[in-house]
Amino acid sequence: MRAPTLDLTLLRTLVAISDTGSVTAAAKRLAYTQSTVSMQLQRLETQLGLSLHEREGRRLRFTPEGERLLTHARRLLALNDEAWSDMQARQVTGDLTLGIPEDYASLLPSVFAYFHQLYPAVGLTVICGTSAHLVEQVKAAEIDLALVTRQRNSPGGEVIRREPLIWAVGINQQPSLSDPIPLALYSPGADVFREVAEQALQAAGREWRVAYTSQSMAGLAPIVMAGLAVVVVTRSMLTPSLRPLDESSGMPALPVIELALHRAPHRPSEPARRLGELIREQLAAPSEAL
Amino acid sequence: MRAPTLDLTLLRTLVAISDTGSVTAAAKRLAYTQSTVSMQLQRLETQLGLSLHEREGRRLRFTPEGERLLTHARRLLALNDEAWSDMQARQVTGDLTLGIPEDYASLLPSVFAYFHQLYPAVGLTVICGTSAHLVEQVKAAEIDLALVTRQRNSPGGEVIRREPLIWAVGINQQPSLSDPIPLALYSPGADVFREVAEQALQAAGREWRVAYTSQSMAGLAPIVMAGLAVVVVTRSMLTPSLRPLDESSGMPALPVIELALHRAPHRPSEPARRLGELIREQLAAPSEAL
DNA sequence: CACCATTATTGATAAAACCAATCATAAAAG
DNA sequence: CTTTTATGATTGGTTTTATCAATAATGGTG
Repeated sequence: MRAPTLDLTLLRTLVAISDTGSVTAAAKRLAYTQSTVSMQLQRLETQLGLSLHEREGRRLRFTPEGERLLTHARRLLALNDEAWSDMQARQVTGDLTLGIPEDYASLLPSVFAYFHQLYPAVGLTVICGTSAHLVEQVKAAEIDLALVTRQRNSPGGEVIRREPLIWAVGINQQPSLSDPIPLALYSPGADVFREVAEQALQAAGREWRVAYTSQSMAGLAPIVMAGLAVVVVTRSMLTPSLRPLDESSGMPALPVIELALHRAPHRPSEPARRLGELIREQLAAPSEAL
Repeated sequence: MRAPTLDLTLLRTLVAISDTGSVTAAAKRLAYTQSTVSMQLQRLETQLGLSLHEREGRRLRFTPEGERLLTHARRLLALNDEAWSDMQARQVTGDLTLGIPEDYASLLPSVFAYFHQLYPAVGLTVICGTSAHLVEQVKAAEIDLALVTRQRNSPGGEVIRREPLIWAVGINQQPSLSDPIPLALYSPGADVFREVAEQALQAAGREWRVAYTSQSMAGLAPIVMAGLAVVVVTRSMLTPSLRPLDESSGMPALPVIELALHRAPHRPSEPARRLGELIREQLAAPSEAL
């Protein structure tokens, strides 16, 4: 009358036996007694009405039915674990503030959408600011997380990704590349891009002038598109209207910079932990594409 | 320490509550007491640590979390049921003989393959014969099942599918269609096709001659392909080298025939039951394509 | 307000899952 | 060949748990 239902606990034991190859080892892994695991296996066989295992000597072998059930079991457990962690995720509540440099906002929307899907009960606030300022805020625990750009091997935080910087100009534009080179730069101290650009030019013995400054890429764009200046961007910030300059342009090579995640000291709240993990997972991949 | 595991029994109850809309009705469906179902729901909420339902007045409503869990539950239960019935199917053993008309052998291979995948422990024997002979054998319990062709509304057996008969000739051939019409037919009494064809021609007042006879389509094929005769086939037996004749050819319309499954009397063995079900499921669909 | 239907709660009972200890067996070591 | 040693099965006893029956609570209805 009542629909036949498998016991996922028993299936988990079955998988453990298969993984470890022995009842005793499975018991150890699952924190059961050996006798319990032995009986669980028997229970499973009784419930299904067929034998799942045989012994040849001391070695355990699964019957074809056992092997078959194992594949069902793994599928079911995977689904179970997914369901469970999804339900747990919906219990994560709280508020959370993340700081990012304005120019990286374009990278994050998909991460935010995913985060909200997983943790709908978390109120996420995003603030934009300069990397230097964000680091101060996260150190002062004014915000929970800060994703910042910085020079290689800077201390603190967790490196999420390394990205090469490149020179770029407006598409179809050919600005003057003779000294002094006209640059479109962030405001002084605003971010690492300006620092890096000036150091590279100085090291190459080149002259430059700041044709335009702004707090963000959006502000710099008009000048660059008009062909009046050269700008520094990461590869991921390239748009169809920007043309990268390679070595043949005569511009000095730019170093690789880091994208790093800083966490507020002594306060990894659960939402912050989760978002940090998600950012690492979601943004880490492209680093290998270098 | 131990991995969190959902109880599929509780999930099944949850789904029943959702389906029926009430605890009491769910209890009735599952053959539990009302109090049991009520406590099962509570247990689920306790285990997950969140509330799945609310009441507005007497009406029950699921929380967003409850709805979410419901979709997980349905997926898990579907997988569970599939796994369970797969495991049960492997316990079905025995031997089984099915009789089919030779010309239908081409329809069945995929069914046999599927059957063997589902019931690997069943030894299946297939014999070919004329419909009339097969019906006798199944009545005498010499074989377990017989799939036969017959005229419409014949008694006995279960109708699996109805199919129109059509006249066909070799592709690119144009045999003489004036009286007497040259026919390629099964041997007398072999199957319903000959009966039906002769009745149709007689009713139309036409003359014919039997240009060739054989026990099977395979034997008739050479004559038909050579353009020396017209043959009777079902739509599903048409091959690329056969051209169907429509009404404009002047040939009389042919009736619809039935494909019917006969079971041995008083002996539906488990394997026979299963194969019968499978044949019905697998062969029924095309009947709507008429 | 009384009545009906539905749900939650309580107490008791039967079943089960588990553990600790013991027994059985087979490979390995002496 | 006997003795360990490791592993799995079995047994007895205890605790937990799932279930039911009965009852109380709740909300809607005539």
